[in-house]
Amino acid sequence: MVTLAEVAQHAGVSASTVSYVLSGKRSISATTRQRVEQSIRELGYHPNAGARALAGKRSNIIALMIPLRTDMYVPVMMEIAIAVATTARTHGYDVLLLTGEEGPDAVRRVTGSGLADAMILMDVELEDERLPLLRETDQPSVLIGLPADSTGLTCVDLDWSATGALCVEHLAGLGHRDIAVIGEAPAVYERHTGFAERTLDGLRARARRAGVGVLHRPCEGGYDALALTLARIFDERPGTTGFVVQNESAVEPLLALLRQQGRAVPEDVSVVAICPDQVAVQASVRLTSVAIPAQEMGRRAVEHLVAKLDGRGGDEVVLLAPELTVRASSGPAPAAS
Amino acid sequence: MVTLAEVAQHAGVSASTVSYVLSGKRSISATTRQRVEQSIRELGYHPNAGARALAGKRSNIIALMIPLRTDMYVPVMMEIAIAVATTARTHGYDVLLLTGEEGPDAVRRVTGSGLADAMILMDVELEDERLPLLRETDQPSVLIGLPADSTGLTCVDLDWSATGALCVEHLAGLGHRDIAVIGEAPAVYERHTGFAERTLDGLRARARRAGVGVLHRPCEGGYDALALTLARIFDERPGTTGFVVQNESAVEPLLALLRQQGRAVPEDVSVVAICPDQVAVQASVRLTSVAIPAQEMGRRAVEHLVAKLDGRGGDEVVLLAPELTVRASSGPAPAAS
DNA sequence: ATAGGCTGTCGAAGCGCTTCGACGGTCAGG
DNA sequence: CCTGACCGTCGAAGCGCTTCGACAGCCTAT
Repeated sequence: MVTLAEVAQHAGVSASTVSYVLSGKRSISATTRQRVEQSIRELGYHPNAGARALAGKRSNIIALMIPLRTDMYVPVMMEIAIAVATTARTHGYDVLLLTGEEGPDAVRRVTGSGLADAMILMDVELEDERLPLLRETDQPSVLIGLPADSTGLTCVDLDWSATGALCVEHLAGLGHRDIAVIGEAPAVYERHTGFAERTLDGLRARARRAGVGVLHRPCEGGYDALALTLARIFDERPGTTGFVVQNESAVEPLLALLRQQGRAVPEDVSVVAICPDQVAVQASVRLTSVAIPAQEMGRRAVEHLVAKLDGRGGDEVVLLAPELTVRASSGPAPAAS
Repeated sequence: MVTLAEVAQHAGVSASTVSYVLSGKRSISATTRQRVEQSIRELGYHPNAGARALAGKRSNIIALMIPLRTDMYVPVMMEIAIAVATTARTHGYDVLLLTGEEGPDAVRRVTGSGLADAMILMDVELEDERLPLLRETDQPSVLIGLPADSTGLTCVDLDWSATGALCVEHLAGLGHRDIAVIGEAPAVYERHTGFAERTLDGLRARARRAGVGVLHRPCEGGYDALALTLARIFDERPGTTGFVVQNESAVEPLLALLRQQGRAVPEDVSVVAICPDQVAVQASVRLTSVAIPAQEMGRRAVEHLVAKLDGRGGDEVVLLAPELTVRASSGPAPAAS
């Protein structure tokens, strides 16, 4: 293990000089700098993270808390996580992965131990139990998601309410009067997960204004669960011609079942999905969808966090505007039969 | 920020005593221990991670390197990652998330800086460029995946070769003579990813012994790509009655297309998938499948790593035996037409 | 009664780095 | 030619922890 002192000796300067070359916090003559840099390269020096954290009071680590719930659409989480890690690196930070296992204690542990300089929380519930802890610590943090009360917090999220509204708007604009919403698994709503409830709110509010009916049904993924749900929906509202799906593992089953029942998409029934573009494009019918900008969310979260760490920027709620892409799964409502 | 010294003062003992209470490396009288523990609780003390790493020469962090390739089936990666993080916590370790972005340099950086005590590498290629670095460092590591040459390395992986063999065996046992393999995206093979090539090897070897024909076709996910691939397969081998699918995003399209072509599963065509059980169960036909034990892999990797960190156990290759579950997608080959 | 061995505790020395104040040296302005 | 300002570099002091050796007190075996 090569140390600063060894580099200093090799370059014939003092340790502090090497440190200043590394940090750039004092001016160093070009010749000295080059000599030091040369030594660093020759010796293959890497500053010791622990020592650096101890002396500098910064670990250059960002904690990322991902719950381990299996009822969420995992690829989106993963995409966010990767974006966070990648973006963090470009700012000189590493990412520590925290699962939900530990719960709120993880927040205490991380802030208390100086393990990380800041945190990013995912899968935020409306009344998240981690929030009080976050507010009372002075460690910067960013939520990916929007809790009920966001005062004193920085949040980055897709504007789910607008997303819901957008879906209804699209369908209503095409003349659909009865819309069914296939939602996430019931557990997601029971937890009061922000995005799920907000989507629903946005959806309902817009539907009321447009005078269209909305029937919401949570649904586990998979064919069997969806078959049941779908049957109930048509039972209760036989005139349903529009679907909004916010559950990736229900998308394909829905299309298959509709097909099987002889309901053509988009001639008889229109479907709008809320999912990553990749899913929308790869489905058996190219889906009209509102994209979930996972990468963007991860990137923005890190950038806000870094800004806070640098003393720039304060609390703020950033809601990304949803974008609906029209593809082959939605069209004019059929003439009333 | 509460320090060790403050706890010591509050408890009326020396700093070293507190340290020994925490580490248990020397015996401490019950009364002193309790007094110290009480103080720790009252003050809400958390040891400073940086100081600990510096003095103790261990960061209690495990680095997890996940590539950011998008052509892989992400949920499996995620499941492994979560399992790694969770298991690591039970052993007192945190997990640092490294993406592929940095490439092999990340290995150097992490080992050089003492940021982590050990690493776990995922998505290992047969001739992985990170391996030489791993071998020359004395930092413990575990691969999730199996490279071409595993000498001096510890690897945990599903026995992909046996997995391939098992699939063929099952189909051959049912009388299928012509088997098509729908594989991962071409890029996966071009990279010489271990699991993909090994599966193929196992599959082909077993097929040769059983005297059945195998046609392998890499395939991007999604309907369009699969439609093309499938057409070519039946074109080339009209007698194909068995499919092995190792590409989650091809599973549903395959079932849909077969249905559409009037080929019944499992009456006319049998399908065996290599995928997580959840995918197999949620598909439109309950799939006969070989499970990918993602959690198990993550858990085992961490446990081996911890053993190495504790000075127990050395290099070893752990191959998990594949298990095939028969469900509704495979059956006897149709009588030759 | 005494030597020897435990047990439980303490003080001090560092781990490798950052950062502050100090200090020669150079250069411009008076 | 001298003063002051500034630039580039150095030494030393810590950051909070672990760990080693020391040692006081006690118990047991002689």
